[in-house]
Amino acid sequence: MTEISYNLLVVDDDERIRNLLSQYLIQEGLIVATASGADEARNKLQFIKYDLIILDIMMPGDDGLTLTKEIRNSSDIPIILLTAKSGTEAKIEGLEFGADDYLTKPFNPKELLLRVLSILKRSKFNDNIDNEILFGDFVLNIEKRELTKSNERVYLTDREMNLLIALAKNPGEPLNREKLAGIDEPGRSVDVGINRLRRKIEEDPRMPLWLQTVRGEGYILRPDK
Amino acid sequence: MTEISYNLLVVDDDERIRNLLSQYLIQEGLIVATASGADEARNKLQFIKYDLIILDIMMPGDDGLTLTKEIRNSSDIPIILLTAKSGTEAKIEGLEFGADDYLTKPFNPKELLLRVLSILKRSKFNDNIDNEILFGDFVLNIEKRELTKSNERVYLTDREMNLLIALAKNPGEPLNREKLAGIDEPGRSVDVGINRLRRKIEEDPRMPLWLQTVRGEGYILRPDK
DNA sequence: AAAGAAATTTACAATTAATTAACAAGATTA
DNA sequence: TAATCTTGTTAATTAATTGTAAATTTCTTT
Repeated sequence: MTEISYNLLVVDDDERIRNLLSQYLIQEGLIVATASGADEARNKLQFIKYDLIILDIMMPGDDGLTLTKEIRNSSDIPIILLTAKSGTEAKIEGLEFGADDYLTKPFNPKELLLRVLSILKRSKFNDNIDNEILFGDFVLNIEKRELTKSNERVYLTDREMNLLIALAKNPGEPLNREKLAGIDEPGRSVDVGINRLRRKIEEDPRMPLWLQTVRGEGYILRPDK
Repeated sequence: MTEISYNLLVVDDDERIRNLLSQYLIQEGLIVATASGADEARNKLQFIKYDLIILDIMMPGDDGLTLTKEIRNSSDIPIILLTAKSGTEAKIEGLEFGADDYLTKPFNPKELLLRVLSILKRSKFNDNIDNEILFGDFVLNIEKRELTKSNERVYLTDREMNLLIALAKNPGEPLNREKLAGIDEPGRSVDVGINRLRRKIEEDPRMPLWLQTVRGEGYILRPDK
């Protein structure tokens, strides 16, 4: 089963830009459809649900903002706006209308790609509403209380799972021992629990990559990097 | 799904949708033929045996439902219907006519792909075997309630067979004692049953390879590995 | 570098859960 | 009917989990 590809719609009245973008994005493995204006875009949107829309603000006919607003009324497909020349108010307006990001022309296609990928990744998270947190090769499904590493299930005891879930619910936030234990105990039981958990998820528990110590505070899960 | 490629037929009067779908599905490694209407579809069906048909309900001429019914009369090729805008009765009608799934426009091609793959996988299973589950040298035929090891029959008592079948119907999923016993009993009868079953199927019942314990949960059958 | 604070780790004990042997009550079969 | 088989119960045994205490290590501050 091949990796599932994303479906993009590029809306721009300038044919050269349409071609350039779609060529570039397709080369990166994305599936790209194009529309030369708001009407054509609406038409396509009727039939296909895209994963992301790249939209030029300045277009003859209905402009990009109108379309953004319109799309936002009925869905939360991520939208990236292309704005001509800086113009701060335009950007801000765009984001107010519900766009997810913007880019000013002229822009570097590589930068566009980066933003596209970043947004897609984020929305993929939000898609999986059954609450999954990823770190490294690990996937923690909070709903099912299930941790897998490269699709193999990693067995955690109840205590270990509770600790990991507490941390995963506040990724990147340090949690103190009280919050981790549920109650404020004097003992070191949380530390011992963390220790046992680290042995199961860290390559080198001495240099933890994911489950780090915040001295004087508690512990933190770093899903990124 | 690289080994065998599947053969799909997309039937839709709208050329853009045909192209979009086939583009997407082809990229995912499937073989796609298209037809613009019922007549063309019938024609192609005469000569080629497809693994799955994607069919737009709303078409000029004979509509999708008519064609669905017609196809169902002579075969059980899986059919996915595309329905314009929700319309619950249409969906239900479609499924009544023998379709396997439906999708409302606008739809996400990714979602379509997922359903396609899921149906193909299912139908492949059903084709191949009438409900057999393999683990190690064992073959469990659920239909016939028969377990064999390297083609030699292994005798199981009723209870043991019930336990094994319950587990085998949810391979890789832990089942709790209630689900295994049928009722929620206080006793240890399930554990004893598992114990006796293990003696018949495990090399070393102390280190079970297939029928493992999930502490605090129940038991799990791991057909893989 | 030394002292003090904080975190890690080990060993052990208490607790909880699963395994298994022995037995007995029903079913089934010869 | 007696012998055998199946199945659940009980209780002893074994195993896994979790917290505590203490020893050890790491980090921070002076």
